[in-house]
Amino acid sequence: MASGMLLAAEEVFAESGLAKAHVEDIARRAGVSVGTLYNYYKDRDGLLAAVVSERIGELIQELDAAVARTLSAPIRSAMLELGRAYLRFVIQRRTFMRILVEGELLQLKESYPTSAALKEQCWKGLIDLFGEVMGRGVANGELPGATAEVDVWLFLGLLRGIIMRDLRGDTRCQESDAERAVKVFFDGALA
Amino acid sequence: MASGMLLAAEEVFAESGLAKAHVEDIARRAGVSVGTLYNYYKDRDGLLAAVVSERIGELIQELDAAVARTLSAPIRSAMLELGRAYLRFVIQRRTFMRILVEGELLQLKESYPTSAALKEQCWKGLIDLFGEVMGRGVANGELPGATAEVDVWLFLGLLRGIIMRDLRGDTRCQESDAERAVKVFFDGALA
Amino acid sequence: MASGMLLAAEEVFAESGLAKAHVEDIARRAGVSVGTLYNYYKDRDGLLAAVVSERIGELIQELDAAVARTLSAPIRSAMLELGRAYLRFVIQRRTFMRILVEGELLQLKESYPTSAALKEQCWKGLIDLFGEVMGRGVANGELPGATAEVDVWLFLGLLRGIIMRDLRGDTRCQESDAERAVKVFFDGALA
Amino acid sequence: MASGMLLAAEEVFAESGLAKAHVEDIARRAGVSVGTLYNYYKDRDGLLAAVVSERIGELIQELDAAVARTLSAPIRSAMLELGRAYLRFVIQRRTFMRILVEGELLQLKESYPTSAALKEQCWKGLIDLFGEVMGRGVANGELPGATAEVDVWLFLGLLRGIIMRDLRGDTRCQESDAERAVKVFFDGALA
DNA sequence: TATGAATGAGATTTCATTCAT
DNA sequence: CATGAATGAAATCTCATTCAT
Repeated sequence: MASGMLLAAEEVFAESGLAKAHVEDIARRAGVSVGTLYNYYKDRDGLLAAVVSERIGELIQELDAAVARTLSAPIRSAMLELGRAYLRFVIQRRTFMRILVEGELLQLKESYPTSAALKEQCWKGLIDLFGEVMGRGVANGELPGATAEVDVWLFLGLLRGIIMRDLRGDTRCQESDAERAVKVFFDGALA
Repeated sequence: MASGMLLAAEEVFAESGLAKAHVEDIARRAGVSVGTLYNYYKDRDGLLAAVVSERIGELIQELDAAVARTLSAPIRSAMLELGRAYLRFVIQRRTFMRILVEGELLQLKESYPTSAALKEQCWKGLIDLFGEVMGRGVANGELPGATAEVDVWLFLGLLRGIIMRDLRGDTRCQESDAERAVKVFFDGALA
Repeated sequence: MASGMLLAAEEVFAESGLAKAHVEDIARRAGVSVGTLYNYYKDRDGLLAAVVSERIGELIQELDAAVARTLSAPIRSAMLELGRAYLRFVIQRRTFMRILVEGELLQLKESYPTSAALKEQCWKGLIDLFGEVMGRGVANGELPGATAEVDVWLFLGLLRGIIMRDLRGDTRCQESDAERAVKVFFDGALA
Repeated sequence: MASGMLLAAEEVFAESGLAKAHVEDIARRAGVSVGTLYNYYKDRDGLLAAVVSERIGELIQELDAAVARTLSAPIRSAMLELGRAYLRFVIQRRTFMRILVEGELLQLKESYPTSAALKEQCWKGLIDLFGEVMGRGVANGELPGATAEVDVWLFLGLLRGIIMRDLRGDTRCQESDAERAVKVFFDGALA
């Protein structure tokens, strides 16, 4: 049924790339006909949007929970918790991450307006969410204010390094890899 | 002539996205006919490969020069020099960076085998080059050996954070931004 | 039941046009499932044929009755009666008339062979029926023989003018409009 | 080239019916590939619109010329001239007339908005044009004012009768058939 | 008997590539 | 060499029809 189609779509979009994923391949993978696919989703974009929306919802939920758990914790623990939640999601949803990362800069707007908007939202959401948490650290004096804006990108960059190491096939990441990222961010690589 | 076509191709590939860039648009931008384009390049992939090859060559050259300049320098200066060279290239070739980043994980192999291979090579080349330099630091005792492999990805991740901040439109990066990345990497964000 | 489906079909065929009327729309309008529709009618054509057949039957019945009523009347009264009966039907079955008029020349034969044949029959039937009645007038010397064949088309054309005025939305026709058509046909517009 | 495609399109649209005419058939008839068709016309509707627009232009031109020639003529000659011009066009463009007549009431708006609008315009144009000419007759006292509005439809109906006789395959119409229509309209069929 | 999800043939449209001029 | 009209394979999407429940 519907979830089988979503799963198939996620896999085919991830494996073939957003632009080269064919509706017919998705149908075949899901074990249904194209017609059935179109009974559930308006069009190709609707299918991609459903995949992205579903998974982004999961990610946001995980991150929000992490934020909620650490509202009164020191900034370092909060960021570690955030990083762990992020990596946990990556490990669980490696296939989806390929979709998310691929289109990071991809000009999808014309072809797949709905799903492009969703992804746009997602990346912006990540920056905002990490920004807010780290902003609390700045307010507390736990983090330097002068470099606050770029530091958000740097911390996300560290996590991104771990994620790319995973997705490029070299080494699978683990939740505990977040610890190294946090350690480097706060203490530097030498400590 | 040929270089005008390459420039046009670079722009169109970057603006429209790899999958949506049409040969005719490239021809129009270059001020030639599609036929002429095909006289110089075997096919669409050959054109993309030429673009990528050209720019990757420049990048490698810059990075190699940076490596050569810092062969006997302390690891921190060497990595700063490498980071500055990388960001210098990004600033100069922002358009190309969009191409490089977009397809990072994109499964292009079937559609554009040649250029995909080139890009594969490029990212692998970056990791290897940074890995070698940082490996010297490990050998010297300037960098910890236990985390050496992941630290390469982390340092590239920091630079990547700065690059994404640029490409996503928020803030243009500067060569000096490499300093913050290096500082965070060695001393942590608080220092 | 069956008649509800026919009514729904008539409306949808008329509103959406023969080619754009979807079986599912008809089912929805009838308040049944497509499956049920197919239990009663062989296929889409069978449904259209049933509609056309039903209504054509009514029309022929009305016209035959008018002919029967005026077998011994003067030709002018007979034609008036025929015209009134025709317009009466149009007024009552405006929806169906759209179907009939639309496909007047439409090459339906391949897609909807049965219903196309029925409609073919209907138009031919009209011409024949009017032709017979007017033929009696010719035989009586009440109508000129020299132009008899074209005059049938002309008289039907006059009625058709009134019908088109109705269907194109300008002015609803009335049964009494047949009088003007008959008057023009026999006396001319100036009299 | 372009005109061959238009001709092919006109024929296929007329023969197969607006809804059943396939782009591929048009291409085959024109002796080109579908791609070529799409190089010249935006889409299926654009092709139909081009056909309709071209021919409607011719018809309007002919009728306008007839109007211009008879501005100061008695109304009867003016209407005869108009009728002759109309039938002349029908004889010359029988294929196109099938297209025009077919969609007279067909709900094309959703599928082929452009060409449907053009045809709408055409039929309205005919009514308006005949209405204006006959309005002059009313103003002159040459035609009765009381029935003026319906009389336009009746006169067009007479011509339409002749046209239908032609298109339905019974008898080819001739320009001189307009004389009988005018005679019936002014003097009645008996005179 | 009624249902409506599943089907898949078939239609429209796109665009990389070719080749006669 | 440059041109760009022509090509047609391939992709998306529609909808009449079937059939297991």
